[in-house]
Amino acid sequence: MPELPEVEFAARALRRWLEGRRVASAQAPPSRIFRGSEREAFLRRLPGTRLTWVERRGKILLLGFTENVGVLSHLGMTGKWIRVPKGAPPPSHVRASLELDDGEKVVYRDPRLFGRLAVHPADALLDLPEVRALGPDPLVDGIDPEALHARLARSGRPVKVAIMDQGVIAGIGNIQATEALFRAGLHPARPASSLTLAEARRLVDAIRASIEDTLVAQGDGDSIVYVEEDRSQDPFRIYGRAGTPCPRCGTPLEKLELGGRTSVFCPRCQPL
DNA sequence: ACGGATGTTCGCGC
DNA sequence: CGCGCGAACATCCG
Repeated sequence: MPELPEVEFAARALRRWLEGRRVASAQAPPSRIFRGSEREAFLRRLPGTRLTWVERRGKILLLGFTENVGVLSHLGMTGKWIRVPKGAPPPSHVRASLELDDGEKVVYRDPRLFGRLAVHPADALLDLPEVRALGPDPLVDGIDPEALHARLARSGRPVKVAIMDQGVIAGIGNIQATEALFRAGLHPARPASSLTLAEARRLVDAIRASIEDTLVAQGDGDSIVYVEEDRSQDPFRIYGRAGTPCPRCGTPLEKLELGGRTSVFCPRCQPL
């Protein structure tokens, strides 16, 4: 389920769950989330360590443990970190788990196996090529409207495709792109290079607002989340609502496909 | 039963 | 090099 807000949510949860505890043991059946010998590294290196820090860059989670052990976690499409209290039944599709010294478990569930876990030296995590390749993170770095405008000016791609490029802005996926473009009043198929500086400013503000609203909707505790529990109360204004009335003007929302992803938009509020 | 889904990567062709 | 397209991955949900 992960775009930036959900990955941020996972980062905050992992801090709470792992802080101050020792990893007693690690388990992981062979699966695609590990490449090469990453699984063996995970099983060998994690036991005995303690979490020292958690960072997020875009959709990438970075966990620093003692003994300079670092874990990179990408949640793919269906990855999720879950706390399993002592004695509670584990969820299905668990691909990796850390048993803590108090008997609690923190597990990584990923039914579709699109996610990835990798082990690196903790002090090298932020310098990994895939992390360096990311554009600015809206929460960590903030988005500079003029820099975004300049970057978009170089691309003829649809603006929606451009802002989902992790090298342009880190962490924007189909939901946040759809929501932000609606808030900014920009048609998703507008050529990126056609945006004025004023429109880029509106887009930056809309991205921030959309992310903030999604974070708020997720709450702050271990409690759950509109997002998957109750579609009718999810925090999204137009995502997944093609055919229903635009919340601003009542015109039926339409959809089109861009870059292989469904894009919902209001033909009146987001004119081409 | 069928179609679509919050992501990434790779190969192919223009 | 930029860009678009389709496929692949494996499962769940309506």
